[in-house]
Amino acid sequence: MLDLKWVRENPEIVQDAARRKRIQVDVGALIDADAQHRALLAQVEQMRADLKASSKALGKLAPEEREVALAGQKEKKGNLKQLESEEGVLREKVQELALLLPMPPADDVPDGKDDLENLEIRNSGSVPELGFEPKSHVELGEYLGIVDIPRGVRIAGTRNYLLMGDGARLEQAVLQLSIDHMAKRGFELVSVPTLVKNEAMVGTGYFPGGEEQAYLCERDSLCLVGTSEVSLTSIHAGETLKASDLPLRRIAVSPCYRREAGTYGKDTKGLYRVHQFWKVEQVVIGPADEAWSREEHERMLGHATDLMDLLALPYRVVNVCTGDLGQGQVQKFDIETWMPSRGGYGETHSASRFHDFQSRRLNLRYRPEGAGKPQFCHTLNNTVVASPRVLIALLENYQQEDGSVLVPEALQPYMGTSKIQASAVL
RNA sequence: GGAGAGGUGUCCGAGUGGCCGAAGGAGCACGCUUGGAAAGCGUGUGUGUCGCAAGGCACCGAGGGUUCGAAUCCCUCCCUCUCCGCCA
Repeated sequence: MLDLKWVRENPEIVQDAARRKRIQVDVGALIDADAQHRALLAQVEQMRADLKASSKALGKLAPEEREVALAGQKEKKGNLKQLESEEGVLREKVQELALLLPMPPADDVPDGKDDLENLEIRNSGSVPELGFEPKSHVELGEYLGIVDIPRGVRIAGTRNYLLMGDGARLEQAVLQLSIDHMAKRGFELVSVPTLVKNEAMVGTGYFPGGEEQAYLCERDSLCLVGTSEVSLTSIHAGETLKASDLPLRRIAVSPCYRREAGTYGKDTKGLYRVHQFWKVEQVVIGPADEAWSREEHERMLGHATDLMDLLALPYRVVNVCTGDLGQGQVQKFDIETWMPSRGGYGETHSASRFHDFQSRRLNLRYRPEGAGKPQFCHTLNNTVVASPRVLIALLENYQQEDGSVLVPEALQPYMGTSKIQASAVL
């Protein structure tokens, strides 16, 4: 959500933001509807003020005088109701349009059509030379008996899977390592709802627009989240926090559900694009301070790349271009991790900052130090780790010629072993 | 799932048709007082929106309705609490 007052004064900036983000929005239509609405609202309020004043006077009249005045009041009331309903229709229209407005991208976001035009800004170094023909994580997983896609599909349909034994343990290990890693950095672990109300989806900017990507439980008017960002960011919706409470730095580990509608034929093999996965997510709620927000964004990116360094996985960081930016995102850095079977990097993390886009929708504010007016917070989020996507990188980058997979040192305490081998019994 | 009781400002709590945007208290802020502090006293203390301002309008869980007029009456929904049932 954008500040409508600001939009009124800067419609061309918003329209340009939409163009750069490749989002269809008619800012002019909104401005017109808003102007109409406000004119009508002024009229309604004037009428209401009149009616209120005369009603008040009416209470003090003698009974016989009152009878006469009542008729006039009734008529005015009728007129007011008519106007009020027109005003309501317009108000809804304005709100509907306003929910679609894009947040303008930051200055240093590169212009571009889609993810192919994202700019690499950092690279962790060289990609390992295996010296033999690498297997895909699907082949490795099957050989080791730790990934079972066919049976996952039997149970739950396409894009589903089972992790068995060391596969499941490797997942738990990497999740637990991530939690510990973030705890050291002062993040509070939260266990959040993953089945949430519409308000949380709208508040974080996923709705309207993202309904196709979400599993809806319509009977209960609830929705499965695609990320715990939705819940973490919504925790204080409607509240006015104290400045001294900020920033709130939290993580959640949760299952994530995505329909992946419109991706038929894309990444159909393996664990890359699946309907259900686990993610450790970091969310920060902070003060309305652009400079701070930028710094925190970098820090959050650093928490994730530090973890990748700990896992010794090759990755690069890209500055996501305008066309690949979401409606509410001001700036986004993706971490892409090297996946030998793809012969390239695959997105594993996404660090976004939203300015006050989500806060406005969530009505999430804080009272600045001193006696200032409440301000909308700034919100940011980033992946810490997502599984099974990270497993692809782990299995493929740490594979040995014999099909076994080494466990990175950082994970060994959690796995209790330094190597995953085919089990004797299959 | 069944029965009952409730949801008022930062908090507690009063308020059953006009004098209520809302008593009283606590808290908080500022001032006085003090060697300093506590106590005491005084003043102030919601949000949004429109307006240069004066001021207007909206908000007493949410949404509808009755009424000239609703925190107060009616309906629907949500949430909380108590008891019963069921259950990981």
